[in-house]
Amino acid sequence: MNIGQAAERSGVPAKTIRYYESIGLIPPAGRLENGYRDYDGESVRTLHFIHRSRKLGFSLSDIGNLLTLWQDKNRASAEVKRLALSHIEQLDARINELEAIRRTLIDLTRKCHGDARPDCPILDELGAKDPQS
Amino acid sequence: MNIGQAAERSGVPAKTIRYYESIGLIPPAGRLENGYRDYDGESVRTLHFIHRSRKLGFSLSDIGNLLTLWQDKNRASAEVKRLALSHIEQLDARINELEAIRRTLIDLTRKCHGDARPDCPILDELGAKDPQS
DNA sequence: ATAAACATTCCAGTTCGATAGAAGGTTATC
DNA sequence: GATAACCTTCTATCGAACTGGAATGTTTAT
Repeated sequence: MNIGQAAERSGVPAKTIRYYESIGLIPPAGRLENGYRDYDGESVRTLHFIHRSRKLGFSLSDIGNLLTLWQDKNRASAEVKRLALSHIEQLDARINELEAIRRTLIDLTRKCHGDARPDCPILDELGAKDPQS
Repeated sequence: MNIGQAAERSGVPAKTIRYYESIGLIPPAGRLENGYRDYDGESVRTLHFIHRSRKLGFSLSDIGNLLTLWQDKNRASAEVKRLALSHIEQLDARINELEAIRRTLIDLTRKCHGDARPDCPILDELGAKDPQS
């Protein structure tokens, strides 16, 4: 199967597949006589694995590790779980950050009457010398 | 006051202050006889405003708008509130995305026994042809 | 006097993950 | 036989917001 079909079946665009090959995330594809890359079910599964992992926010570097584990029949599932848990920790940290920001903004907007008058607690606090938070 | 002091007082690194000037976010600073940039309390307040706004996740482009409003004594506070609310909406969207990812990962890790054995539902689902979610 | 700690400009590089486009060869369809 | 839709490689660019470093000038402290 050529790269276009592999792209369609895996959800990873052809350009991106070539890119993944170029950075060594996936091994170089075999070639047909015409020089076209050739893919099989296994490689599509790998691409699909990458696609799913990207959607879950794993970095390409994380995914490199996951792929190694995926292909290692002697892996310890503990290692995979460790990676996933560490990813969850990072997610939690990021979510907490965003929520703190959100709370501050909600607080500010609640204080702002939001009409034609110029006075605005949002700007006041952004510009304050020693603002809360 | 020179750029180093302005940096210290505002929380914005000197390099970044020059960068902000170069992209037109702030007006060109006045110069002393030796060619050094010269800052006063007002410019430090502006830098501080930018610093605070960045911490709240506003983009430099958002901040350009906020600065204009900040300096416009005839602004309508409604406009500021609108910007802030729209930012909150984006935050909410991002938080929801991250939480959905988090839920999926939590779910997966719960299923993984995480020991020395190789079988691992996390990898299984990442690699599945038609995975849940 | 000399060294450190500032300041200046300008250009290049970083991060991350692609994506665009040019120039060309191949295959499938009308 | 044309032409569209593929494929190839290569280089460059994006976006966002900086950051680093070189080469050079100035101020401060000892």
